[in-house]
Amino acid sequence: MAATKRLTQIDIAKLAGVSQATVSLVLNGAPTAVARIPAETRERVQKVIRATGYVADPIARRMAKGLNRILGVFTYEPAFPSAQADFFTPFLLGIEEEAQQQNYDLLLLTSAGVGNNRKIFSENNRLRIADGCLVLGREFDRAELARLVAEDYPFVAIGRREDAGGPVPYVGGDYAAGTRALVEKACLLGHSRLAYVGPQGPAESVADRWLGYQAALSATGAQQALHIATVNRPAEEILDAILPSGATAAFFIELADAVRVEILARERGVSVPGDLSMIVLGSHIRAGRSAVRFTSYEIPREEMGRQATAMLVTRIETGGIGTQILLPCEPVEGETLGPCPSDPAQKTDGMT
Amino acid sequence: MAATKRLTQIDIAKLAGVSQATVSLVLNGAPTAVARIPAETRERVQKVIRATGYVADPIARRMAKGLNRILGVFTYEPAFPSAQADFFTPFLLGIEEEAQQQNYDLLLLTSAGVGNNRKIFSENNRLRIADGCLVLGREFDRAELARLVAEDYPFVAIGRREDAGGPVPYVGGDYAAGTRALVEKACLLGHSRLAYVGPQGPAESVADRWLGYQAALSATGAQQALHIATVNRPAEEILDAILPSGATAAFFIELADAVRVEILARERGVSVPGDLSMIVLGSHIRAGRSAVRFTSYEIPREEMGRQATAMLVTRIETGGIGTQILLPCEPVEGETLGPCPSDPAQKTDGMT
DNA sequence: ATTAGCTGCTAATACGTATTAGCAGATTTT
DNA sequence: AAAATCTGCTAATACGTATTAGCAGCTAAT
Repeated sequence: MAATKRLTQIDIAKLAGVSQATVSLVLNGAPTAVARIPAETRERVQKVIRATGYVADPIARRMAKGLNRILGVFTYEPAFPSAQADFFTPFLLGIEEEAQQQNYDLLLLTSAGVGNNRKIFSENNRLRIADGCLVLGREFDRAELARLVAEDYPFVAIGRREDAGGPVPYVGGDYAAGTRALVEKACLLGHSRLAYVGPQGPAESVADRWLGYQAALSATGAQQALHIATVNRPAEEILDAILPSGATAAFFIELADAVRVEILARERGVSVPGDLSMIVLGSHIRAGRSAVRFTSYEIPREEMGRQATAMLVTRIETGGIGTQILLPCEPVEGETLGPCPSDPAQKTDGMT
Repeated sequence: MAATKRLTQIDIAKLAGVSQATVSLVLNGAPTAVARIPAETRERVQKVIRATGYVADPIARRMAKGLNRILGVFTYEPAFPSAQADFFTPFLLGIEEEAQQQNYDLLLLTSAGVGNNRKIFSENNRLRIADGCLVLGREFDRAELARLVAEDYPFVAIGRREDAGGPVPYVGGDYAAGTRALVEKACLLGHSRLAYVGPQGPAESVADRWLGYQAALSATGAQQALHIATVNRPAEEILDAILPSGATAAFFIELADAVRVEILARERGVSVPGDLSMIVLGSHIRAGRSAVRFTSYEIPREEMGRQATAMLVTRIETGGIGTQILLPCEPVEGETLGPCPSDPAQKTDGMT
């Protein structure tokens, strides 16, 4: 009821018979300054503080000092609402863990906008409440990124990002290398005609996979038999395109596509990986409803969150500029990549 | 590089040829005050703001106004680290959803302490950064709760809490009623000798289950054949106690216990629910590794998060005192509750 | 005996915004 | 014509802390 007015250093000062400045010094003064306050006075102040349970107002503190041990977390897509939860949760896990270690709190910038049109620099930009910010999402707004870079605001992106008027500090997964390794593995198993199911969009995560794929193609001499440059097509359409193309191994950007195609293949008596190998470019937490463990690679999401957080803290505390880190994506064996059915070196049954 | 000094209203004012106060008024002035600034001047100021991309510093704003549209989230156990993630995530989902709707950001008070000894009122209490706070966890520190109540700090607990020097505002699940309903259902199926596996600890969530259980006992006239007042005992020990006790239905506080006991029962050829019915007092997200769907009740965690957040916002914005809400826990049919094997009204095979 | 240096503090100010009181000039009312 | 009201703004201040400059009284050095 009686909304007790919040205690301030002035209250403490009065009770201890000193000035507000002295209270502040007792609490956080530079060693040299504190040394000039006799132990007896310090004790007196401390005693009042303990007795009243006073704690400094972090807002005022930030106001005066400019820092407040808060890390912002901005997501370009809403973080929790179910559908996205699987995507973001692992990152948050890593972020939270590291933040806790480093004694920072986390500010989830959720109010930025309800729809999918989230903007960092919205009408009332809350970013500045934090000492720095982690930015995550599938697609970034390049202009906003450029502005963050230009303003020298301490932030770290999760996921590789192209320069935006300057290098963008990030911790990403090395999708290119991960993809390349899988393609090469397929080639070693005799596959030489490949299908790629997924877009070539502007998002770095998508582009990197495509680049890794292309690099592997030219390194191994394999050829691309088919490219379905989009996502979420009906399974029939995809499978009906793959089979006649002569491709014996198909690489999927989207797990969901792979799941549907695999089910359809099984229904049609097409053996996976006997007749067709299927590879998914990146791991997902919940493997959908599919029981099949797809061959893919591990995206070290927790570790990305951890390292990005650590980098951000470094940026904040040292005023550094941040670096660019790509974490390796270890291959996941899975059960959907097998030898090429028509490869002379490996074939066991005849063909025309 | 050139760490551009942050823009302030003074900068804007200079550029627009007005005073800082005018800038502030243009931005958030009371309608009556704004009315006294001619459209032409307002336009001029707005133009400078747009051109420079100025945004008000939320910290200073909070300093001046006392509010900042941030909700704190304090958890007595670390929220994310894997083991706990399943417990907290659904709450956070609801909280985040509602916070977003109400245009609040979320401050996860993660820095409060690394171990399990988290304290709200730690050395540097960050609570005050937020306008108010949601508190969750299995076990609360009663003294801290009392202090929050005494200070009239705007908070809402998730989960029912006993008075702590005054009523504690909360949104909880009605575990007592949920438990009672399950017990009564078991009694209707002929069970009259029951086992209760779980502690009677001080935590409200545990106490409520016990109360609901007791209430059902006296209402139905069933008797308690066994009480294992602890948790996490070896499955052998639990099962070896249940079977000889004559209990035909066992109620578990902990899903984990139930899972292990069910597996052991199956190994031993004890049919569930043919020979023994098993009921779990509360739902869990991930049903462990068990394939069995236990009979239990649904804990509406998301809804609890949502309503607690809404209540907190109301408290903050109206200065209200908060209320106490118990949400119903709907029964989950499951497949582990069957008729009592020895019930005369239902028995199909003979007994001594 | 004057200066220099130390001790134990405090006054003053900065931080960036919101808000209230109020000023000077113009306009309307009586 | 004097008083009242309105218009368009600004000065001043509060918010709670951190920090710097510096004051008064004392001791030690020259």
